[in-house]
Amino acid sequence: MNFQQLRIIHETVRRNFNLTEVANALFTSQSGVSKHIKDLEDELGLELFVRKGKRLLGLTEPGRELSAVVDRMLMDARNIKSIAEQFSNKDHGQLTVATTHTQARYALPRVVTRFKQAYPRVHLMLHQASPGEIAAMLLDGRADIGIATEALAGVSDFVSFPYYGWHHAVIVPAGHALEAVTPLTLEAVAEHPLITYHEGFTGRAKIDETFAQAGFTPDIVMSALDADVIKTYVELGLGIGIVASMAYDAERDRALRMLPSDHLFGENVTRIAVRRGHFLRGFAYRFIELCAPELSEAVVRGALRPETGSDGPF
Amino acid sequence: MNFQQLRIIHETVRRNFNLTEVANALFTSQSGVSKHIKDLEDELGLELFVRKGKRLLGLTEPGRELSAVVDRMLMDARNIKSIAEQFSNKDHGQLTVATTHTQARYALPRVVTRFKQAYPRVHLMLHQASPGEIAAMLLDGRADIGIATEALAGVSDFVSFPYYGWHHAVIVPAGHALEAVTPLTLEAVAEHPLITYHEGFTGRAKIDETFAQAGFTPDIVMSALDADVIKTYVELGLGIGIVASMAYDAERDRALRMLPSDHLFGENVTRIAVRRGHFLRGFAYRFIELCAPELSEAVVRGALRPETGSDGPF
DNA sequence: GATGCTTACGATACCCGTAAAGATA
DNA sequence: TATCTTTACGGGTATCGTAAGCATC
Repeated sequence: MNFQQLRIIHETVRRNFNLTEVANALFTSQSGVSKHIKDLEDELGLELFVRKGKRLLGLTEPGRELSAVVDRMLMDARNIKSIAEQFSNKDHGQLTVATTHTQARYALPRVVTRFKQAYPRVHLMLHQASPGEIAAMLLDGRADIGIATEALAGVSDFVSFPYYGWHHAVIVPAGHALEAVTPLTLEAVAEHPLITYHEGFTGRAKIDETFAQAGFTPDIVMSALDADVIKTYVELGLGIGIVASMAYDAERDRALRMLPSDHLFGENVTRIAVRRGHFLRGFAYRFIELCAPELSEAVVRGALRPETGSDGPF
Repeated sequence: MNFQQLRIIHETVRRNFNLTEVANALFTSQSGVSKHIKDLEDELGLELFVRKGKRLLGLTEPGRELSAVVDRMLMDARNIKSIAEQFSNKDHGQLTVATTHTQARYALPRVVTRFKQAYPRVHLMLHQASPGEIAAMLLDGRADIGIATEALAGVSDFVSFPYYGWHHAVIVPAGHALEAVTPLTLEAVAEHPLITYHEGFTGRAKIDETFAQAGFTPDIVMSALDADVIKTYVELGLGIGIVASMAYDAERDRALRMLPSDHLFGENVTRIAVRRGHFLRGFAYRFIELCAPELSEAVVRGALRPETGSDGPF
């Protein structure tokens, strides 16, 4: 058993069992990949992959069990390298933060600025992605920190922390009839064509839920991934918008009005997540602390620990 | 980085940084060991070991961080092999249970008999050891299951479960004056020379505690590792004994009397422990279940899971 | 002087990639 | 037929063990 074999197993699962693709991803030959798999299977004395003739189709049951362990070993191999870097180049390295448009655009600029000042030699990669993609990046180690409102809570491989809470708000073109409705009601909003976020993005679930519970079926004429797009179409008069309130800027968005709406929609909580078992450099803890001062390194490390002292359920 | 290097790092720490010994333990040459360490240090760009001239003395700080990860990787490597065996030879393999004299002699015979019947082809190694040694064996994978009254609870690397509770009892030679004292009191016991367990064995701490709290300082004239030795000397009249009550057998121990003592000493709880992250074969779960029926595979697996669903302290 | 670590060097085994052949869609 | 996997084979590299050289105790 060697690391190349483990990498191959891992990548084979990731790449849908196409060994040619695996070979390319690992910068080696298909023949080598094929042989490595065979060697490992021989060594272990069982088949890891379901085959149909010469094609690989999926994992066998032992393959599935094994794959989980392999993933953890590869994570640890990355961890070893991170630890080494941590000590050889204290303030030098790379930090990958995976986050959504909304956070990258409205919440993080403040944090990134301060982080850059504190760690000028750290290469900060702000990777913009969908919530699902963020989770995937954390899982396979492509990202160190994930920040999003969706998809991060309740995954047992992650530890996540609340970053900040926010509300949706209704935006309308200046002079729109809704401006006169005070206080604003869901019923009034539901009468107009709506433009808001895609499903699975920026609290869209909460919006749908709110209307459903109140018994209204809004006419969502368009959905977008980010508030900038939504605002553009609201300005064009295609409908009224529902966006995260921090996306409205009275200075820039002269043609729009934001209507007080905190009472309409429930609070959303944006979370910061890291993968359990993923080694974090010192400056990664600093980044989290810059987001939310209460999330000190001690707090985060404490939450990452396997379990606090106790002994099972007894 | 390769597995041989990791094994060498691990073994170097275990063997007090004597590379010659490490080489012997791993059945390789000392020169190879030396080179592997150097290669890995070069690859990582830092020193893992504190050196004084040519001698290795200990781990550097990065070495310590790394060592923990290395240990987990080697554990996973063993896990992979266990998983493979699990599937290639379902009812065939080895199970190592590390336990103390008391458990091996009085609690486990019943379990072992039934286990042997159910899994005749599993090689069961019942390894008798001190509580500390049991913990060490679990930690480095030499044992699958540990059973003892001491040293297993409250270690975060373990998950432990209560197996059964028991009390100490006073034993005396037949015809001893104490037989007349009913109910038996600590004060009366403390007036006689005592023979009981060594410190750190079979609830000795609880005995000391009980006397201390009652304000007596018993005269412990002898301590032994197991009840058989204690009983031998009690028979010889060197003193009265305090042993686990299940160690007394009215049939065999004709020359001795056990005095009702449940009210004198608190309850001891013998625990079953397994190491977090150590893969257990199906029959290992069966063994635990034979010990205590409520500890089903589902229960044990549930307790071994990293954490139950939730997301850190928030 | 005994033990222990490092370096040098030659033999071996392992890993990789090319190429050809066989299987699958 | 095009795509994909396996097998065969040769070249290169890394690993291993012997042996010699040097510190440390």
